[in-house]
Amino acid sequence: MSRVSAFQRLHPRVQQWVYDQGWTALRDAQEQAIGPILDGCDVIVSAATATGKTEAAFLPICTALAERAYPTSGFTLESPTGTDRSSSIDVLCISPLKALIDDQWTRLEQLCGYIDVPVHRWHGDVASSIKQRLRRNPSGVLLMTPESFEATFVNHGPSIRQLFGDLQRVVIDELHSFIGTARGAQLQSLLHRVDVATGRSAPRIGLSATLGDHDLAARFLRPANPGTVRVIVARDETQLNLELRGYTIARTGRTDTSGGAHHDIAQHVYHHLRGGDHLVFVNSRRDVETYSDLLTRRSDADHVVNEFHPHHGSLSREVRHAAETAVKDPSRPATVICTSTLELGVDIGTIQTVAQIGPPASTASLRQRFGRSGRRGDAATLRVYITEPAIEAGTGLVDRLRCHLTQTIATINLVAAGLIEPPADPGFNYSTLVQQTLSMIAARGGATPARLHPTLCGPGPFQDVDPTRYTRLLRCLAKADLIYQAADGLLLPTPKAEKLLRHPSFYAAFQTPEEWRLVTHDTTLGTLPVVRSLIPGDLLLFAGRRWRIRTVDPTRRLVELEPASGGNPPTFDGDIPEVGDHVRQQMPTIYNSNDVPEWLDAAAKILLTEARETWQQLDLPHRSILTTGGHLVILPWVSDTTLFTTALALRQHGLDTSIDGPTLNIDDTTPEQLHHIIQTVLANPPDAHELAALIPNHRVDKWDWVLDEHLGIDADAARRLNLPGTTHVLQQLHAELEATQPRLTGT
DNA sequence: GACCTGCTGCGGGGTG
Repeated sequence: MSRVSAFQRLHPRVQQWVYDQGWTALRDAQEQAIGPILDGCDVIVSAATATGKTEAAFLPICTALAERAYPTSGFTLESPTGTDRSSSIDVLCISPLKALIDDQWTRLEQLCGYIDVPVHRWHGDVASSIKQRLRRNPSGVLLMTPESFEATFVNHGPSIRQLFGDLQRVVIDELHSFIGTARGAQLQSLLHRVDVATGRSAPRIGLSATLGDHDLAARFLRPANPGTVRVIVARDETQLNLELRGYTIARTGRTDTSGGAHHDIAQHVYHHLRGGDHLVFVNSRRDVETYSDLLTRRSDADHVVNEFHPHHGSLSREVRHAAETAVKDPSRPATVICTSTLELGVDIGTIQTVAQIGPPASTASLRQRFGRSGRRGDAATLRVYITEPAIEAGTGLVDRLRCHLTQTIATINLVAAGLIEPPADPGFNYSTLVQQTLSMIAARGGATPARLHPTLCGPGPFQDVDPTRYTRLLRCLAKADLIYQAADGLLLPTPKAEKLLRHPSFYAAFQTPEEWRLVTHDTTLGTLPVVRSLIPGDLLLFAGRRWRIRTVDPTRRLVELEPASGGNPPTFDGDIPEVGDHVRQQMPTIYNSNDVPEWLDAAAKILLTEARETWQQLDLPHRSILTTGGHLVILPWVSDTTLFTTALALRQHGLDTSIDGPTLNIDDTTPEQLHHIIQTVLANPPDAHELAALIPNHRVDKWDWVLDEHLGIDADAARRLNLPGTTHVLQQLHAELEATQPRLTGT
């Protein structure tokens, strides 16, 4: 479609809005999206941050809505009187964050004002009176979180049909944040339940900046018919100024004196970021506190205003808001030290540069992070700080190979080539199926198994759950005293389930650990998960300041703090971040190459040279199995999931296998023994259930406690293993052992 | 050493 005709398909009132913005042309993605969205297709718009994705969806959507109220042609399928409105929500827009909803509400109210369509926001901070009014008189565009969507089903099941009876479009914002997660499975299930309730399915539009796999995204958006989804990919024209700085950590014995490198990095951040507006991403809340403290002390020592503000998920809304306000305020410079809390597109004004301390978690995360700077056509600026230990006699292989540095270069190379790694196939998620079963029973005031299974396990997140497995799951729910069957066959919630359903925490598909509140002078600074290690008198760094613990009140889960002069960063619980296949596969390429990226500083160049020397010394260009003493080290360059699965497959045959960074370590084994066992495994490939049975704890997600051992293994076989990847690794190792076994030597 | 996200409804009474 040509430039002119795409714009001309917009309704005159929508065109007027475009003129009034002073836009001289539509952006690439906006132009491309108009036709398919107007034609009622399912559409995915993949375009970089700040390229007007929201408008790409809503210019055509508003056109479709305006045509009903103010037809420009004499012929319309809708109400001929023009002013009549359906008593239904017209457009449902699901967004992962309350802050994103608030941002979009402001923008969309303005646009939708031109066509007299109301825009409503609905999340936990919106007054219940407003929600009640909307439920009675539904209309226009509704911006909602998945959790509020869920609450509507649980508490107002019968009204779903009317609320969404004449739904025209569904928009999913930040689509990538839902793919492969429990929350995403919940959202898919709820959308399918709307379709079942209304007997029709509105076209769906997904918006994202960082989609790695368009087929996966299309399957998420329209599971029943992914082939029909139109994918619009805007050119990513972001220019990136890049620097990677290397730091060496001195070790004295087994004591890690990384404080030295921390100080050096903080010093560099202080000198280069003071006076501007910047974001510094770190990989843990603990690091946020450590660096905030170092930078505050540095500012105090120089008697200057502290421009550095902490931001992470355990800080109170007030503390976080103060940091966001500071960096948004154009009249004073501010830098925010944050975790992934500021990774998504919440409006925080213009950011000059982005720093990343430590290896980025993934290609998608890195792309999202540096996209926070360089908006409106300016080049983005990214500075990455990487530490590696000094090499001494006892330094291990992973450190000698400078794996943090190499992994970081690999991640940067992939993003620079426009390659974003898709999330691993999530399999199905029984935990969310338990939640959806309880939700549907609550919404309908009881349901039969014959009704539940086709509704919940149709095309979508639970399509692999056959009637046999689902019956087993229902038995588990009954055994856990959550449901019972009435004489007429209807499944009903027990009093125990009623209690869980009434608690607001039911609406989220994910689990949150129990947390204790940290207060000072009646001000809540934030929360800490299970503070068993905190006792009165202890010193603590929190919210960027230093405290002494005054009292700990276990019954109220309250920790009272008073200012102090020293402090230690707190320990948070956390999941292990997973490194993906693409990043790992890229690493040998970097070791084998002689190219030295110009964006490495002198210290990082030395680290890379050291890594390549080790690589060559160990003959790693030609082999991936090393013998050290009686142990074997294997370097397969695959994802953590595949490493985990391979370790299980070898353990199943009695090999003492552990994972260290990107390597597998096998104790007390010779290459001949390994060769023999790999032959055995390849001749009798393990089945996923056998391997999953070796995992000691199957309880990962929120409702896993309901499942019996059988379903727990079933769930882990689907979500935690990569069997094809493991078979490939074992075949490669087998080939290498066949060819090179005679020259396997010690290192 | 190791992220993040979310969250009732309803009716009755009083006030401007």
